[in-house]
Amino acid sequence: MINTASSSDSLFRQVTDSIAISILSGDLEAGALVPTEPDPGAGFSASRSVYREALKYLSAKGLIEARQRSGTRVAPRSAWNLLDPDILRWALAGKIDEDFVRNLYELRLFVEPNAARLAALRRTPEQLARIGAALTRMEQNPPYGDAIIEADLDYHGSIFDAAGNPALTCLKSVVVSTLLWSMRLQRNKDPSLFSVPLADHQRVYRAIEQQNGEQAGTCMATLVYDALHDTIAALRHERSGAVTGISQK
Amino acid sequence: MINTASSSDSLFRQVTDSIAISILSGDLEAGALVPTEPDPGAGFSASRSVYREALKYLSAKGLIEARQRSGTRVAPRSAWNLLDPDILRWALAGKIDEDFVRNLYELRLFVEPNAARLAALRRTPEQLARIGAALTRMEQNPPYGDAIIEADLDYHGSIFDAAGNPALTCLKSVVVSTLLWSMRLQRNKDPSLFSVPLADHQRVYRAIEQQNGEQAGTCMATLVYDALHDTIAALRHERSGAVTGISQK
DNA sequence: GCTGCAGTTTATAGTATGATTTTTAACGCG
DNA sequence: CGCGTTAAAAATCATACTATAAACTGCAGC
Repeated sequence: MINTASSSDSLFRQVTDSIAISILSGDLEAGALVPTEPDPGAGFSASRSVYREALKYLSAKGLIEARQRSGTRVAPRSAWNLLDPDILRWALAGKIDEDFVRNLYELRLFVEPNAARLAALRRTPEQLARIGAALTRMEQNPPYGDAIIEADLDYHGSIFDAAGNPALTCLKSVVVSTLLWSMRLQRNKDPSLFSVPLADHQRVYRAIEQQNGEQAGTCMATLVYDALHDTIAALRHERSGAVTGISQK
Repeated sequence: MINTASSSDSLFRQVTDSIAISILSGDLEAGALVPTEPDPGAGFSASRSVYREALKYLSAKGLIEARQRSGTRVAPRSAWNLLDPDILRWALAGKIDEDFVRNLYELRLFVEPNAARLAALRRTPEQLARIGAALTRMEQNPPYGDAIIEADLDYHGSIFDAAGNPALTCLKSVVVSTLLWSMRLQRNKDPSLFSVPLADHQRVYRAIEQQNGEQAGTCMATLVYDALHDTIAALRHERSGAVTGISQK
């Protein structure tokens, strides 16, 4: 398994990540007891303080529940806050669950077109400029590279911001996780294929520029739809045994 | 201010709630330093253990950020996970922010019609029965009472579940918070006025029963829209000085 | 003998306290 | 201006003690 917890991280982070990934990956099933004290055979050794703080952190995410006398147990999946940035990071660190990815894209499909629509109606010139700048960086950098990822995140994030609804903006994390993961899968793809998603992004931008809400919504729906299909295709391609830049251990 | 932290709660919970509400209410502004050790003048006295665990819990919600040497500070609003159940509880415990409530309803308007649509298409007979049972309880209990709130929550929650998308279901907390709060405002309303929202709920149920996705979506949009208007009206009514069952201190 | 309630035990989370280490912003020196 | 020093604050460690509630025990009653 990929160990997200590098030794350069704080001990707290190592412990938190380690337990969280065990839960998210299914190694620790719902209802399973989480040891009272740091387990010597768990790949880390920490004092009770950091261990307890890690458990509090995880309980804040809904992953575990502590009850006196009974012990601390892994909470049922329904209690997990799947939209939390950390949870998404942990979920995507482990083995890939195609259904979950579909669920995330389905949610994006409900939310992002509306965000784009509102952005078209409510944007300030400055907000439009930020979206445009991100788009430019997407156009001028090598496809499927790190700079593109950053620009793409900035693009979608700016649209959320322009929509002017802070509660909506919290769903940015869903976009971040699907995007990071999708790009990781497509790293070695034929660069010329990037023209399709790029055109999608350009269309949305133009609609927001022209303050055409309905158009922005429709184009964003297409964008997300295309992204889902590309991601699923890349996932199946990888599963068929193709070589990627990522160890599949 | 309303003190949510009852003395019957654990010390950890009292401390956590107290600091969180200070942040959510704006008493502690973004960037403000959070004391290193439990502040004797903060309404509670706890050991460093519980205090530190409380801070970890809050940092998991994105409310605060700790950096060595610089201190622990209130994070910018953009980092707060506004969709987290705890955060919503804390937010609604304090003074009411009409804009924020609008934002939450706007999000519901994007999400719940789609949830209803999927529920209509994907529901099992058992899931339909749960929605129906909740609706029945809404019909047979006194309007704007506690039993109705519970039934209403169950109704919306069951629809989320029937939609079959766990990531979507995490937004249940948004429905819970808006609903709790809306009902609190309307507690003393004329019972006959409840017929309108009730009819909305019945229409959505019928569409889900008939597996008519588009119809379910449309009706749910109407339901949320009506709920928003009722809530805003009740809010303005209360602000105009009308008596409610709740102390406005 | 079985049942059910009351009191006791005990495992586990929760709370308290003091000390030490690590990080890093800020300061001062050459 | 760069480089080493200092110190403030978080992070970590270690060890107590307390509170809670589930499980057990035993006696009274049927």
